[in-house]
Amino acid sequence: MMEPPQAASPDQTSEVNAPAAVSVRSVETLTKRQDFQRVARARRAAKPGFIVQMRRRAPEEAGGIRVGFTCSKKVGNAVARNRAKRRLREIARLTLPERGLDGADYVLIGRRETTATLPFDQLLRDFNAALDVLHGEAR
RNA sequence: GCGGAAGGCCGGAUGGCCGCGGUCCUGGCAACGGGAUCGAGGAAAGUCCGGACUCCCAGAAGCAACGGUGCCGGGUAACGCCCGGGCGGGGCAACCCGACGGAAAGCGCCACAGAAAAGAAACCGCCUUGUCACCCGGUCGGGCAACCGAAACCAGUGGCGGGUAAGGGUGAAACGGUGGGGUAAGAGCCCACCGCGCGACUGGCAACAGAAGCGGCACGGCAAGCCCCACCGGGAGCAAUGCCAAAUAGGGAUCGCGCGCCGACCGGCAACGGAAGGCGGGGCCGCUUUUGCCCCAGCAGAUCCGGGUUGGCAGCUGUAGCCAUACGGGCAAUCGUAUGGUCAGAGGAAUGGUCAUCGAACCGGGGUAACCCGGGGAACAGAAUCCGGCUUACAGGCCUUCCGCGCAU
RNA sequence: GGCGAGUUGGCGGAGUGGUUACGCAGCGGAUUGCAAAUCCGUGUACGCGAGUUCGAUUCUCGCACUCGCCU
Repeated sequence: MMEPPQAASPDQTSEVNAPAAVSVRSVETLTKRQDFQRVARARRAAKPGFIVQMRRRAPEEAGGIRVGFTCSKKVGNAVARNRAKRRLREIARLTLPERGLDGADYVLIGRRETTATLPFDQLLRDFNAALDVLHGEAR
């Protein structure tokens, strides 16, 4: 309930600071178990090739876009897991610097079979669609 | 040509664009850039062995315990690995496979079935050299005969005693096999051949092989049951370990632990006090010996609990190296020498994405065939301290050598 | 990454070189007016593959899976 009213002003301030922020625009990687668990409690959007979770950090936390990747043993052996994570990293690299929200954590979860085999175009389209949904809910 | 055996190698290729990790150089006050170069495997896997390395347990020797290995010789830093040899087994062969010391040191086990499961014994059976009884026969005695009687002999039946292990359903396994002689019946009791055991001597470093001769046969299986013999082995693991910073605490509990004896000398009138040192005692590896250290009254130490941290640096990749080439020793594993090269080092973890061309398997169609057209799109699998092995997974392809069969010459 | 332990019916859980206990659950029956409880009966198992042995759930080796510990 506190989000909507205050969400407008931080957005504006971030656009005021835009020159600096946009030039940074780098995406940090999540590593801590704690971060993953916080994001896991937030919104999610499931697609055939992956699941996306997103969480907006509290204002007192640091800014910037952060993203994490995870593939459990269900995805397959080490080769399959690494391949799935690489493709997830690639779609995040191509998409998030432009579309990611400042101050948000994203987590992409690989899925068995599909993450490694679906056409790359479809993964990109699905990721954009998932971001539409998540951002829409967030505002 | 078909079918096999052994060894080795490869295991998608090239290019464009956009990215990732390390190192080096470089621009910039900084933020942030630019360039060069390197960047997964034969198994990187399982973690099954062996080491390097680090820390812990006082050092050494012996013994015990525990664990491992197990034909012999060699290779190696080492190995449970590799090479060569021996023996046994499989295959026509090339060749392959084998936890392959000891069961006449000991203990234990061998269910069910079976007479019996390990000192051999004797349930059925077979036999009757002993003895007793019976007797329809022969025989003997009597009688003309029917028949009566007898038990010395022959044959038979039964009991007792004895002999025997040829045969016996069983079982995974049954105490040499076959033939002949022999005997009351039988038996290595005797003989021939085969098997088995011991074995002078010969060859070999050895495992082992050959073998004169001897033994009448004694010795079942299981040691991946205990065990014996020989050899080897401390424990833990890079999340080991060391350093720095920050933060919190600056505490609690327990243990060593037995309040030894003598004592030159010093102080004191004395009681007594102090005291170097000596003896003794206690503690520190499971035990013993030996060496060493510590303690015997003061403070420090050790262990555990409680509390705090989840940051950084080192270890971290360059060597028992590895790779390539050449030469030499060796049957070989492998060793030596020379020259050249050096080959991922991350730290939640880098090799990717995409496009184009080419492309193996496989599928469909055509063709006698070589092959052509279309589709299709690459096995198992990803370094985490590092090496040497083993084991397991793996689409498909290539090379070398060899064996058998068929055809031709 | 390293180290260790374990796989026995649907579940829990003993055990041993010779046809695998026991409890709960399930099914059938008895009892009851109906149930519960109780009693009787009953089915179902040694993770997979090799080896040793006459014979393996047990002993040995390999593989698979599950669980735990260490920063």
